[in-house]
Amino acid sequence: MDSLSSLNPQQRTAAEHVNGPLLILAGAGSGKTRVIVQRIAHLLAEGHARPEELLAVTFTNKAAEEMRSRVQSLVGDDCSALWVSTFHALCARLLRREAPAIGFTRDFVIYDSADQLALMKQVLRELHVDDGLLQPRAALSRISNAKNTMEARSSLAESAAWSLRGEELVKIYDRYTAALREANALDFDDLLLKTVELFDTSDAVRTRYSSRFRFVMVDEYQDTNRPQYLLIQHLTARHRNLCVVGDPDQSIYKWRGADVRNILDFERDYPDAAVVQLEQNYRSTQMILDAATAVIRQNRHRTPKRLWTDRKGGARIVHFRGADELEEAAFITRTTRSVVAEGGDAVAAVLYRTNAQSRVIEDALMREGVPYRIVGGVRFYERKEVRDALAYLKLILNPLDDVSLRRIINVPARGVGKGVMDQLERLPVEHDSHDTPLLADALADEPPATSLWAKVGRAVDGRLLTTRATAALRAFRELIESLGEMAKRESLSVAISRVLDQSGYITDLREERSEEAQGRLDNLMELVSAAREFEMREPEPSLAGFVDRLSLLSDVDEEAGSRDARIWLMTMHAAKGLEFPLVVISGLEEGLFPHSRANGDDAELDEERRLCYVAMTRARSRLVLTGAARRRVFGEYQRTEPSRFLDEVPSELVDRIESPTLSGYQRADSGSGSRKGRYRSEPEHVPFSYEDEDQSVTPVRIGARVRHPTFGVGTVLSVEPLTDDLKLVVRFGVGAKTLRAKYAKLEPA
DNA sequence: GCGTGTCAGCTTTTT
DNA sequence: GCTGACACGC
Repeated sequence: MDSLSSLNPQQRTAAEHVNGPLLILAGAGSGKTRVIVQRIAHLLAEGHARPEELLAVTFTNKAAEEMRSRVQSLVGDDCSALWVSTFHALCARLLRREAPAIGFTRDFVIYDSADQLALMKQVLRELHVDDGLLQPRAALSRISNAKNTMEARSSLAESAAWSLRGEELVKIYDRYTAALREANALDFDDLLLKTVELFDTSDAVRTRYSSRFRFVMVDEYQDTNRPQYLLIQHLTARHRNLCVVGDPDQSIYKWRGADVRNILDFERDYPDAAVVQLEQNYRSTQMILDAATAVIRQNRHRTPKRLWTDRKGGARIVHFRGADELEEAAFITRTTRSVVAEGGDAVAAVLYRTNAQSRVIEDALMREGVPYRIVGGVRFYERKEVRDALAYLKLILNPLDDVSLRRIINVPARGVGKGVMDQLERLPVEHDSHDTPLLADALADEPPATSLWAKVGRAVDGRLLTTRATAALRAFRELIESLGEMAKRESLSVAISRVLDQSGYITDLREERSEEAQGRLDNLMELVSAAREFEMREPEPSLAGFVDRLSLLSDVDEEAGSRDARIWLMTMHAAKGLEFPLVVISGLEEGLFPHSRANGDDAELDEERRLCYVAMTRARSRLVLTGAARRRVFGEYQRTEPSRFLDEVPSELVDRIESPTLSGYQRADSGSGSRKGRYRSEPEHVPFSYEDEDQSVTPVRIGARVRHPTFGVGTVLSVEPLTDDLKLVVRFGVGAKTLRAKYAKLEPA
């Protein structure tokens, strides 16, 4: 069904392009994925390249998998030799082969953001930087920014807006970098930087890969950063068959170092480039496209483009403003539910600016029994127990990994507490390790003596600590060594089970006999299942490969909720590249969207607006914008003003609905008078009740029978006074629940 | 050394 | 409203 003849002339030109650089400027919904897939298929079918000579780069694993499967279904042949990968996974793969060329061993570990944070905390502690003065997160963000933009390390010294002296920051940077090296670890940013360094330093490597990849394609090119740009330059140096696809209006990752100039200057980089503009939108109605266009038009510094659709007319945009976020959530529930009621396989998306917004919406959907799926922000792999398990695996693979060692040396408790750790750290560094270059150290049989692992060894062999501490450390060393041996013999999933078992982790949780512990056990079982799945899918499953995969899993690669749910929740960032018949964009309030962090910064406001454009153009037929007149932030209610983006949508395209519970002064059209358009009450729905800030809490006694909207009728087991509220434990049919009297919406039963 | 409880700080967006 | 850091008691 899908074939070249199904493409429009521009799409076809792009798909049939073979040699030389190609820039595809693809407006929202213009079918760019189809074009890339068709082009790959075309190159293969016409014999221009074998699968292993093609490289396609995306930003998420999900996008990569989808691309591979679409090529697969088009070509029919086995496409496993195709390189379809994220930037980071590509770099990890290259470095696993070539790491020694830049002074790392092949068994380096990847530090994800949690590892980075742990390492930075350690660094700040070592340098005696008061973390009140410089939060570890802030330091990391500054360093990451420097790496992503490849600014010189010395430029950190000139950070004027910094609460700490610039030279301090340089010191922190240096120590952090050194600590990564000593741990034989690379952080996310390093994966890119070190790969660029690899290509810069090794002619052999550069020749090998730039010869190999005859054709390279990069999706979402407007969101590439400097190291990614350089990496692509290296990879395409030989054949120059680079095809990039993107849309400057959809650049939304500047905060991560993305530089839209990469796409804007493509024709300067490649004067001989063919340029194709995809301007027909196949996705949205005219109504939606008009609204989105009107918003993005407000941005300064942009090249206007003519995006058009033949889906004339369409339903008007709906804007609902509730009294608070609970009303907003209730409205969203009713609206999206209609999609479920229609049957078929249509999906509605609920988009928000910040992950924190999902909670209220989830609650509302759950209360109504509407199944939903949440994309990103799920953090299965950030759960404590999963991270602990991962830390064991990382340590087995690379004993130099201090962050992982620190994490699990006393989990479960085995008598190595703070006291022992302090003494261990204070062990003098062995003599020769000081001036030996890291390369030699890392390649030597013995790990560098600076690592905690080495110190454990030294403390045990030399009996440098108390008998008790020595015994505990010896047991730990033997455990890790034997697990390491075992992991070499056993399959991946068996190895993980054994690690959990022999470390005492499972036993410890089992003995707890709490619901929480059971949940953790379930999560660990899920990790083992993930390993089993990995074994079946990968041609050569290895522990290192599995750990890499987990480290490089992006947020949007993770999902939770019912698999077949037809309501999807995600951030607007996560929605990039997707489309839905119905899209709800929530939280259209000043300070939330556009986010307050962008306030007063025109460039950042432009980026928020592009994000709004991305979100709006996800909609095929219906677009609903929602907000609330007040919203709880950190538990406190705050009044909000409607988002400026609402003003930017022509009022004749919008049906406005206001909650009947909004009081006069909260109404948007009574104040400045700037907001036009008629408001009407939402038809066919009952006004909501919600509690006021100053509402007193109804007294509840132990033994009272109460009714809860979700859990039904129950008995109050305990009452505990809090400031302004009561904490209740109530036994329902489904079990005991802890509730706050103020929010639980209990009625006497 | 370990487990529990309290309090503060926190939230953009993500590879 | 949740998480992590620290303080306290055993």
